[in-house]
Amino acid sequence: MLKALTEQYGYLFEDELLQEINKVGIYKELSEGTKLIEIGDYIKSMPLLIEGAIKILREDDKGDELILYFIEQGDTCAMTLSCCIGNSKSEIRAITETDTKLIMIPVEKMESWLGKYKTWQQFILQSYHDRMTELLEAIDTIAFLKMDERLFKYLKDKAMVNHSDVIHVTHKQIAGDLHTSRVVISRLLKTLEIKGKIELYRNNIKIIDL
DNA sequence: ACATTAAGTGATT
DNA sequence: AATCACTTAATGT
Repeated sequence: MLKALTEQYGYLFEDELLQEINKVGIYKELSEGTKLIEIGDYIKSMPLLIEGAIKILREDDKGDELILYFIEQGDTCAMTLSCCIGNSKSEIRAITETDTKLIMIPVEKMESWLGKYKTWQQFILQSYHDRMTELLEAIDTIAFLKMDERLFKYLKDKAMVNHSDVIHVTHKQIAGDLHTSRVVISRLLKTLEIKGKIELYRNNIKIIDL
């Protein structure tokens, strides 16, 4: 674990901090589709991503989901931070998008490190900032972009976090993530295909033009 | 061969 | 952009 840790965070944190993380952190490997955080959960540890990606979802009162953003390697979950500090329930759901390797840090530690390590503090503030920016982007996307643009952005994001041009999802799943109906997705995908931006297969979509 | 699930399409609101 | 109704195609048993 120390090796993976150094590779991913070595340039950010001093050795002493890396040692501490190595000592108290719990290394985990999660397979795709694992629920990390559920809405209403109290969070007692925060994840440091080593490899893979996590998608962050919001849910409405009817149980319909909506994607907020993805978290990739080198990131942490800002929502976790605000939950920990306020000792409140999670407002979001986190599900692994791909097979993921991460380290869980107990909340107490992460709080005490804030004062102890400058680099840690910077890291936390930076990821808070990054997440805030992404949230604003997400809001723009939902509020101002049309469905076809949202879909295209979704495909790009998805391709990015998977490091692959081929995404395997059904139209139905996309519809769920984007909070629309399957028929709409099918139609929009069709037009994207005609424009030569993607290729459609069953359970697979290939991105041609990013 | 049959049932199930994914995807495509026209029409309507 | 959403919903309905229906068709077609791919996959599993």
